[in-house]
Amino acid sequence: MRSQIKKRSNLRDVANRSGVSVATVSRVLNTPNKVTTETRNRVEQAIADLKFVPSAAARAMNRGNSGIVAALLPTLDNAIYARVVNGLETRFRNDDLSLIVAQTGDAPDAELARARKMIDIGAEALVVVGVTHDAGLYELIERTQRPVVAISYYDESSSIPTVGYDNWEAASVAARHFADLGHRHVGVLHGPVAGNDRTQRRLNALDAQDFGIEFTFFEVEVSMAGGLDGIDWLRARHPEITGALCFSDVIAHGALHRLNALQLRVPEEFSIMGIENLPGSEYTYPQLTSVRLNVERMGELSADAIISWLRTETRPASASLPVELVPRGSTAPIPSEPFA
Amino acid sequence: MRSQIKKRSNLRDVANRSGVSVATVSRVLNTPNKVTTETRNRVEQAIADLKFVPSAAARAMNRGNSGIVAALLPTLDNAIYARVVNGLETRFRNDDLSLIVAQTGDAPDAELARARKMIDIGAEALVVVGVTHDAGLYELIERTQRPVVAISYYDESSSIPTVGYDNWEAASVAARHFADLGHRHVGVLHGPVAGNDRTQRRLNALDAQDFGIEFTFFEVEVSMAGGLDGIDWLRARHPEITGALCFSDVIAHGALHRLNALQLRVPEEFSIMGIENLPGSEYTYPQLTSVRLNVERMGELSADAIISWLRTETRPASASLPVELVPRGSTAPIPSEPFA
DNA sequence: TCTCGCGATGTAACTAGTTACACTGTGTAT
DNA sequence: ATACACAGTGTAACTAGTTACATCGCGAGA
Repeated sequence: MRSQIKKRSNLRDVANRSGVSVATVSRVLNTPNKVTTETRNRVEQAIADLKFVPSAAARAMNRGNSGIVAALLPTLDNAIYARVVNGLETRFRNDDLSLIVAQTGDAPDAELARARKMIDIGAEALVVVGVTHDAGLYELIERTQRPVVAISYYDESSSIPTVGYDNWEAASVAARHFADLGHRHVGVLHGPVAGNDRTQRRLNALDAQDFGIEFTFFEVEVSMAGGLDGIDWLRARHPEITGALCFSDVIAHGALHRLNALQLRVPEEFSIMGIENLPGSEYTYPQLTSVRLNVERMGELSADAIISWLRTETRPASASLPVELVPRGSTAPIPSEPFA
Repeated sequence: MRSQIKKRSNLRDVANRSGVSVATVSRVLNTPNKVTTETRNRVEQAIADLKFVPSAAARAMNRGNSGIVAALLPTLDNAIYARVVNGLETRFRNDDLSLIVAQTGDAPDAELARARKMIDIGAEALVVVGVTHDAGLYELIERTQRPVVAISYYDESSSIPTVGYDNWEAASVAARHFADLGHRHVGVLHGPVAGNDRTQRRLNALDAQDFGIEFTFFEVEVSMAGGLDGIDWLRARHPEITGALCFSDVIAHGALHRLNALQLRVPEEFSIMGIENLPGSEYTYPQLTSVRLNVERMGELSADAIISWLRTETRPASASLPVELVPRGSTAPIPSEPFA
């Protein structure tokens, strides 16, 4: 009563069963027209009989490349990164590359661990967010010689190519909008600063330039709940404030909701603006003024950069994406009286 | 002037350079404590010198498994699937599995093509959405003997295990809510029916039961814009309608916006409700009544199903997730007068 | 009729790891 | 002093494909 240990059948099994050599089976798989119709049929029959499925690993080993690219993103539970993935995947598909995603939770050590894992899995290239990483990640990149591009951050001088928008400019555009509308006291609701170069750069832009505005900074969670808390904090501490600049549309959505719930009229009594311009921002009430960051385009461009790097073995140039003010209904000139 | 063709160094190169056998190098990599500290140091030095990175393909070939699971999703540009990915990835990470994502655009033929690719890449298991697929996909599954679970749809009798909520029940819960509030004429804004078993089942539930409500069905795009269009259509054709049931929160968000813009008071004059309960639905104005589908949990449970199937080689049971009414501010008893 | 060309096929050597098994040399128990 | 255990290491045979090169046979041209 020999046990029926079903070993996966391989190329040689197929060759035996159809009475041809392994080379011929391989040809049926890869260059069918180099094989007689008759032989091909026999082999295909054997393949079907044995439920033969070629081993991807063995094939990858011969080809020497896996066709896998990994994206290391802070989280997928955020529309912006989900859209990046969307852009990346769309582009990679055309070039027969597959996308593996991993979440880092914005923690450099977790990111490093995930990067190691991805390379271990056979990732040929990486996409990371921002240029602030664990030193180990830079070592890993250097050692393994893998193409890596950083997104969401444009920096010509970075050691790895960047594909992103100019965060300094994005914040400046927003600040200018408030200034143009006559606001003098504006709250800034931003996400965590630690380890987040995007946020840091935006804050620097506001600090370093003179917009004729006094900014009050408050760090919140990047979520609607964060926006809600932010508004409460600003109202309690700084009644002189006439508007809030949120570094993420998600925060702005939460803020908007809170203001609505407080019966504070937006934009008549208080202006709100986001950065990102998520699709949903067109459908909030009132519609959210924002700074458009073309995230899909960023995904596509970074995919292109990776693809060309892999194909030509030449490091691509950094690419900068334009940012653009999208004025909508949530911002208006400074009210005659600041909110009570 | 011999050209410097830099061949990637392999295990044997490292063995030569450090004067040990390949077995020892392999041990340094996998079971370092079985090697003398002295030898280990020598080998590690050689690894560093040669910038040796083990080939994932060769390793996978020996192990016989790739540790890769693929998810075939309609799109990632939708909060719901992004959250599924989030749940899946979180769970897979603990079991040293990596997640590849592919988009199908809800087209069965594209899905099949992507599935082929994923298996070609070495995916050990698949996650698909719903149970309506190209016949070729079922053949592929049968032939390759890969674990596959279908999500977003609970069906005990399906040929592949399902992990999802009961779509019939989800629609029924929503309908009952409208009935309880006294609504007699309700519009239903649903996504595409063709090839979408989730939508079909929800529609069937409304058709087959008597809620004392006359439903007016209208197919829209699953997007905020779709919700907007839906409201315009309903208002124009069916002024008797006192509320709209949207099969997706995204549609409901758009609908809500349109109603706000039209100055129609929600919920006093018109009730709106969604199905999904996205995080954002707590922050719309007014807050959106919805039916909670615990999507993260679905991601986690389907990941668990895949994991146990891979480990034990036993097909897991289908799992049903509870649906739950989340009454919020966008629904209220029928207005005395339907909207004018 | 001989040779050349070419299409179809086979042989065997690759790809780069892992690991069963064999071997060597200490240290400990008898 | 002998036997045994065991840690450390090496040899070589695996894993499952691809492919360069060799071979075979057949038809066409000389």
